[in-house]
Amino acid sequence: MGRAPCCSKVGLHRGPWTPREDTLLVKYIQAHGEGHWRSLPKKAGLLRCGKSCRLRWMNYLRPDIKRGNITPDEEDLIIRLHSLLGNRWSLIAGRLPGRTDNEIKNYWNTHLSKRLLSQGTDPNTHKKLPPDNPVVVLFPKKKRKNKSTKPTEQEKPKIHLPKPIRFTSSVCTTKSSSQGGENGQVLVPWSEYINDDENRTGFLCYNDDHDLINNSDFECQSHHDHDHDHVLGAEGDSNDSLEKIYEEYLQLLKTNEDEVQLDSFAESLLI
DNA sequence: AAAGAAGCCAACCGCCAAAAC
DNA sequence: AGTTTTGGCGGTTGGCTTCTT
Repeated sequence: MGRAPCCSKVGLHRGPWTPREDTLLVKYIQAHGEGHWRSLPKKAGLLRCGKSCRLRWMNYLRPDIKRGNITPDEEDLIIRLHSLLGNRWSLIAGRLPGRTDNEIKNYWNTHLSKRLLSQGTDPNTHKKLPPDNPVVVLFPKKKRKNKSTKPTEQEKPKIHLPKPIRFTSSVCTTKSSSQGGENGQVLVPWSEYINDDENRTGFLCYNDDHDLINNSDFECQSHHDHDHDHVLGAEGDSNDSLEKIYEEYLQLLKTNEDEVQLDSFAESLLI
């Protein structure tokens, strides 16, 4: 007997999340906290699988998520951590405050692995590829959608996509404007999603198509979460944390050729 | 300007380990 | 102690966007 599905898939909404669904999920989690994902959708009034709710929250709606381009420092750290940890994205993400495992995995697959290859480094082993016998990694041609199997508009109605966009420093840099950001962005105070007694500040930033742009300005100041300030804090903390790990690693590289030390460093990251 | 290819990334899937019963 | 449930993870898919021809 196989394992029962996490939820009945019948009649459940799939695909991109709508702003309304986001709001329902955020409000529910604010009121009741994370967890109990199986029962959450029903209680929150969502026609979604619990897993889907968890994923949406973890990868997108959590107030501590940092949106924006991966910095060169972060790139470097990802590469170094990957050489130590392999494809353990959640562990790597745990060392990059505000970044999600999904984001790092995507970034690795779309940017970093290809860059390493172009530099003559095997992205799996992080060893130099022999110049006379390079490993030819063929990125399989992406399967294009078979247009004949594409669902019709009737089968799959177009859903508004609350897709975040990468932003530059010129975009949405302020949280002092409660009326709106530049270029028609709308900043929705976090307090509209949650109760005031949560003591959080910041905004969900939607553009004029209601696309969520950035929620990195949230400052989670919930009194329950002081222990997690290093994770939930402002960007300065993130950079400190990044530098700390990076310096620690560099120290080991400089002062110790002994691989055991490096191994134990890697193991310390697993804790 | 249009069509096709390639890139990007949110969301889904299936598996596994730990927790709960 | 064995079974079921749940949460979490990594791999993969596929829809949308951007680039190239």
